[in-house]
This record gives sequence, structure tokens and C-alpha cells, in this order.
Amino acid sequence: MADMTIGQLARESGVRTDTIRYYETLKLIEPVGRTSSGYRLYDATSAARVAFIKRAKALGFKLSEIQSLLELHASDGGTAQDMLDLTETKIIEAQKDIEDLMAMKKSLEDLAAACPGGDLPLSDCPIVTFLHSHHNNEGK
Amino acid sequence: MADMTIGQLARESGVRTDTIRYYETLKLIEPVGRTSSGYRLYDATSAARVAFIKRAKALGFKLSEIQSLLELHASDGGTAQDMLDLTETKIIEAQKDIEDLMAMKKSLEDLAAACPGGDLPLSDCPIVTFLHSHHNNEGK
DNA sequence: CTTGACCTTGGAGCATACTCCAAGGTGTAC
DNA sequence: GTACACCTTGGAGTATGCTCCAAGGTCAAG
Repeated sequence: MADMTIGQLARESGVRTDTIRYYETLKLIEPVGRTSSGYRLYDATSAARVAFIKRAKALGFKLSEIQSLLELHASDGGTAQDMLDLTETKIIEAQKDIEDLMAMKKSLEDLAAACPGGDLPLSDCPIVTFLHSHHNNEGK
Repeated sequence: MADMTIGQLARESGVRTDTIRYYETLKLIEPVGRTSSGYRLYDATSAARVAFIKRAKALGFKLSEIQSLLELHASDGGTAQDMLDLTETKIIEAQKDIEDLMAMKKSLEDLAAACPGGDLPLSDCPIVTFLHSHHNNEGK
């Protein structure tokens, strides 16, 4: 697995060739070289890099954040603390998103619990009533 | 507050005029009429409709889903059960999103807990090590 | 009668992460 | 020598929900 084309890297990494080229435009990855005819060439470190990106994505990092992660990693000055900071920021964001979703879900559940269902007209559905209510019409 | 222009409706509803025109392209709302010079005119039912949209958005419904909600509401055949079904689908989606986020957050927390922080080099950071690990490199 | 706030339309741009396309060159198998 | 899979570039399209812009018409105040 010395050098490989973009298609081989894509197959090995489980992503599309287009995705790898897209990551290249974002400076997340670069080919290690080119053939005389212009084909991009990659090696095992490329595959590791794509895997890194995939894992970071699975942890909820955006591509722009992964760029920072990779820069940090490439720089000599990066410390464990830097990485920890980025991770903790992400944890706080995740927590906030979870709380927002849980609040939304609770509202939905309360409304669903109060809805009789069945063939009753919509006017008997508290969900509709809620959506039409006037209790905070104002401002932003 | 009989009839109003788009700007007045926007101010009253706490959205931008552009947003109202955008909703119009999505058939979420329509002016009740036009002035002779072409200005859109709205009334209190318009304000109620924008408020409906805002509340539905706050509950996590997408604009395309709100379109269905409004259609249901406009049709004679809509029942409380229809509304309940849409709501319960949304609850299930919210639950799944919450679970995904919690799994992500737990992974991040486990990594953060294992990271010593401080001025240690990145190689001592388990987060970096994890992102570089080879335990599921394969396939899609 | 001019200023300034408001309105019109059509279309472009932003953010995110791809995905697809066209037109053309390359590489290998038969 | 000719299929056929693969590669190149540049640009457009998808989904979501706006937001902004330009060029121009409208309306009320002073």
C-alpha cells in the first residue's frame, strides 16, 4: 500500500473521491504527489488522515474545526491542553444542543399527551390550539 | 390593526420582511390583498399565521413540515389523529437526535477525562491518539 | 418638490458538507 | 485498437432558512 490513486484511497477509507477532493479544497488533506499525467497520489499517511477526519466528524467536529485540530497537530507548539480545550468546548456545545432538543421534545410530548387523537376535528386538538394561541405574539 | 404592509406585519411578528416574502415563496403565507401600487397587504389572520409558523419552528418542525401542518389545518378532512401522528413522528426524531448527541458527548467526555492537559505534548493526549487509532479503518 | 422611509422584483450569497456533471485525458486488458 | 474504468478541472446543484443587494416605484412629511 505504498502509493495509491484517489479512487484507491477512497475505497480504502470508505469515502468518495469527490469528498477527498472537497477536503483538499478545505486544506484538510493533500496528495503526497502526482503522476506525470497529473493523477493525485496518496500513501498510508493519507489514509490515516482521512480516518482521523472521519473519527473527528463522528465526535461532532465540523470540517472547519477539524482543520484547526489538524493544524494544531501539525504545529510544534500544540499541547494536550489545547486539545482538551477544543474538546471541552465541544462538550458544552453538545450539552446545549441536548438541552434544547429535550425542551422541544417535552413540549411535543405534553401536547401529544393532551391530544385525544381519533376522528375528532382539529379544533379539538390542543396542538393546533397551542400553535394558534396568542400568549407570546410580540416582539422578537 | 385591520390591514398592514409587510413591514408592519414584520415588526408586529418579530420577523424580517425578507423572511415573510421567503415564506410566501414556500406557500406558507399569502398577502390578503395588494394596494393599487402593488404593496402586499396583511391582516390579523396573517399575524396569527406567522405566529403559528414561529411556534411550530420552536417545536422543531421544518418549514416543509409546517407547510403540511398548515395544509392539514386548511383542509376539512384533518383530524386530531393526523396532528398527533405528525407530532409523535417529531418526538421520535427528537429522541434519536438526543441519543446521537449524548453518545457523542460521552465519547468526548471519556477522552477529555483521560487527557492530562497542561503543557504536555500532543502525543500524550489520548484525544489525538484516539483520532489516530486504527481500530476501525475499513469500509464505509 | 425633495427627502427619507418604505415598497417592488429578481437574483445572488451565506453556511455546511457534499454530490454530480461535462468534456476531456489516461491506463490497462483483450 | 478499442473498450472501459479511471483520472483531471471547473463549476453547478442539493438541502435549509434565510439575508442581502440593485434598481426602481410609492408615500407621507415639511
